[in-house]
Amino acid sequence: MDSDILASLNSAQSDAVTSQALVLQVLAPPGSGKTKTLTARVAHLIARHQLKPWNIIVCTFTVKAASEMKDRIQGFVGAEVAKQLKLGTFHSISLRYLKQYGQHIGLDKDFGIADTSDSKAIVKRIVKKNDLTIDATQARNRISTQKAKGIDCEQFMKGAKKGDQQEFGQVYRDYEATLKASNLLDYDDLLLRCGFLLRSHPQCVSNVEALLIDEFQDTNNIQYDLMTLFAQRQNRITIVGDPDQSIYGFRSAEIKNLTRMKEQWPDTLTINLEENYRSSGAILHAAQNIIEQDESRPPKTLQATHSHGLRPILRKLPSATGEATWLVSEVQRIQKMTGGLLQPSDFAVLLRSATISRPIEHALGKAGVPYRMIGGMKFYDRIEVKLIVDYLRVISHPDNSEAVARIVNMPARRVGEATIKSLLEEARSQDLSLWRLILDTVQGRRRPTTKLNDPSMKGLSIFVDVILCGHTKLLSSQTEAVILVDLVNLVVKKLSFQSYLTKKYPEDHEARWTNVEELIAQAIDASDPERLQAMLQENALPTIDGLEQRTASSLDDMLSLFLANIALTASTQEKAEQDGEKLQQLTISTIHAAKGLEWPVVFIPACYDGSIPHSRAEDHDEERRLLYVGMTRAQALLYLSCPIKNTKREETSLSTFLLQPGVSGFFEEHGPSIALSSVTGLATTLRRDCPSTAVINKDKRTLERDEDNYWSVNGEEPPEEIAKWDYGKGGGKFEPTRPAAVFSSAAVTMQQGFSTASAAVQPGFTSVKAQYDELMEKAVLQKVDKRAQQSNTTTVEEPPKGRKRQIEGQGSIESFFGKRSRPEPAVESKSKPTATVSSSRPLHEIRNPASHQRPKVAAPGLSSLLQHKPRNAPLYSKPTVNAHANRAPDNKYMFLSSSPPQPEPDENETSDTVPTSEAAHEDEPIVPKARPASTFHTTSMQSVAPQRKTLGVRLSRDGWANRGGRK
DNA sequence: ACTATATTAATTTTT
DNA sequence: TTAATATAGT
Repeated sequence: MDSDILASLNSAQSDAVTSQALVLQVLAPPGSGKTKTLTARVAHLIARHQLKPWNIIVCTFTVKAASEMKDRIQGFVGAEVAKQLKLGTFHSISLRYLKQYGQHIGLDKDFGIADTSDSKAIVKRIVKKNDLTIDATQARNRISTQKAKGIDCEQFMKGAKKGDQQEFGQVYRDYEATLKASNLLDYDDLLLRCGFLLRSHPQCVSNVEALLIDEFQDTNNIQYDLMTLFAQRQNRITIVGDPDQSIYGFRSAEIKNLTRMKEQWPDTLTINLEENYRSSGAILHAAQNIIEQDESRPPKTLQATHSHGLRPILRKLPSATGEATWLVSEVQRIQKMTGGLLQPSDFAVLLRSATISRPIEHALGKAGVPYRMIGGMKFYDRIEVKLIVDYLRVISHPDNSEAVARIVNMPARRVGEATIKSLLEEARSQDLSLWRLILDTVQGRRRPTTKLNDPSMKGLSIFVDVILCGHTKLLSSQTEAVILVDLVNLVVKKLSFQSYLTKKYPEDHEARWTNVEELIAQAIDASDPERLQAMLQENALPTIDGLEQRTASSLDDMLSLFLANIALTASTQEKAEQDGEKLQQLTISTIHAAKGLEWPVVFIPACYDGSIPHSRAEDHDEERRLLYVGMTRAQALLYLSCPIKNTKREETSLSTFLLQPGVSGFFEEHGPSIALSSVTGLATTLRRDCPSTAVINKDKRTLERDEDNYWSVNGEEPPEEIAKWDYGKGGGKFEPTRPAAVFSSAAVTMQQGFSTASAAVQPGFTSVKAQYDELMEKAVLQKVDKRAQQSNTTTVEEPPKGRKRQIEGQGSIESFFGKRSRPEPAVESKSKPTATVSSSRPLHEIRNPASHQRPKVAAPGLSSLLQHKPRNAPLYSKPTVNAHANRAPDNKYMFLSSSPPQPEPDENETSDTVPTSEAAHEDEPIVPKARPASTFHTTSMQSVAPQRKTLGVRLSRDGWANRGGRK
């Protein structure tokens, strides 16, 4: 067994795996098999050193990484053994210790977890109450920073200077008191209290034989302390990490912890892995060049094991929507050109921030490309879900005043903001929980000082009724299997939740209702006895002689567990990855959430200043590392792109990291021509079989363009757009100008966060192209003519003022139309980049003018015409109009039901969706039909796929959203 | 005086 | 897509 493990490793890796060193650091650049090494070492410790899996702790930073790690370890040691490991995020492992041993440090058995919104609400209220000038979110972050340093509020107050610091200290102290009153721990508390527990009761971890930590560069000081505490018995520690991939500075990660570790244990052995097995040479070199801009960074070697491959692309596009459309067209082009070598699941779009995913989701939806979204809005953060969960939280822990305050007037019960605030303050001053105060008031045991009018009073009693009913149910129920679902159903029924949604969200209530159904489905899953057993077993810690352990078997413990899992976004199932593969979905993810993962083709859009580096980021080195992490996710093809106008239609400036001298030499300006040799190259890099020429050629024929030449390389609007506009003006009426020739107008897309089952719609481009070509040509000629008539001087006008970056208009018409057959990048000769600065280089190169078939026009370049057109000229105003047309119904959801608002008969898009069979009626118990696990997404993803009955649908902008019968 | 509703602005990354 | 603010209504 052990030899099996070692067989697949290189010498450095196997040195690391088998090292006898007690404390071991493995420093490993991206793609060097870091996780593999760590998992192999776990397997080795079990197989060779006979460590018991339950005595091994494995820590990761993200939920995603934890489940990834688990999968990998399973591959080595099997599911049974893997299950026994104590594996999870720092937070979830800490939680386990606190749940089971918390009483030893005086922790109430039933503490809840304050999530971000709780914390924010608390701080906001404190700030408001005391009329402070501090920004609430800033204060919250500051509290978190202090906690991560291990400074509690009293300590802080001691050292605080007058003024701002004193004020903040007050908030900090108040915040802590509020948490305590509501019996809540925030994320930082989980780590802090666990540290406190293990310091005072080292017995808790006396069984621990080995500790392994992934992504160690992301540890903060508290986590470092936890490391030493977890391992205190035997000090057998293995960490893997890479300073270049430190991207959690905002969470107080300390890269210094690497050296601190060496100082604490001078015998620490450090092993460097240097060979990259993931990316092509070209990608690696480009990434390397970026990261080396950081001069404070110690130089490192990173050896490519793959051939040079295709150079990464740095592409300019007119706008975010244009960028999205282009991106999708490249996904489709690459897929076709490689004859099925690549599936949608081989593509990833990595974003600096999840908020900019919208145009991309829109474009993908329009083209019928299935996708899933990781990061960003989580399922449990959706208001309709969160509301129910909050009710559960209150039923479970009525003293959680935060949750009570949030739901007491939800749905609206005429208990307004002012009343809640006043009640909260009164509760606080009486040292009561909000719930206690409200309950006593409603039941006539207490006359609150807060004035309450009749409707408010009535509202309060309705609220009390709901909670009491839930609570009774919780206490009286005997069979644990049904209780969770029953509770959810009870809440939903008591609130008339469905009609509430209908009233409050007339536009998309059905989609929201589906989310509620999904929550119910999750409750069912969580109440499944087998699943519950597995979960308890996984969460259990080994019993230790002479140490009292709390058992987690009672009913409301189950509810607590369910809620805690929600708070930590810990998944109840780990099927997501496989499902993603099976369902063939493209991945959209934040770069942060993509860490540790890889894809054959990676797109990083929005590479402009303000996005990467982010405008709010203080540490630009970290932002650079972020870009580096993103780039190094790619195996075979990497696209960076930048809209030259941001969403507000202001000019953007290419990311500073990409403007550095020499950088441009590593990139192409547009997507690669895919010759047959490239396909074989890709196949080798990906270690896949190369598809046959016949297949490739067949696929190719269904493609409208086999080159990335629709969009100009300097980011201007493509000629079609201009042509269309021109014609639109002539006709007096504006015609929507999406490049219909390129993409079919599939109205069936998916709601954000939902995976779709919609089959890809075959685009019908057949004859449209020819028409377009003609149209474009005419338009351009017309333009040029007009221009020439106007004056001869205009072409040398100064460019418009206020531009951050001037874009040279040297392009000629050929470069738009001509098929520029590009030579394969000569691998060796390119390896030495030219030292040109991209911005100073002619942006429009005509690579092969002779090949184009169209009449040459000896006239000023089209791009210069564009450039110098006055602001109020139609040429400029057109995109604005377009953007408006785009906006309105974009984020509306609609549902296909058995009696849907009927689309035009000629709309064929509905055929792909599953119609809703029936709408659930309110008084019936809501029990979604069972569905196979494979259609079901876990909660670790943001996406949850309720495919069994209904499909959430986000309509494309000019679909039948407007005809759907809303107001 | 308080609550509900419409408009407007702003929007990092994760546990 | 929320959060804060202004306004109308109870």
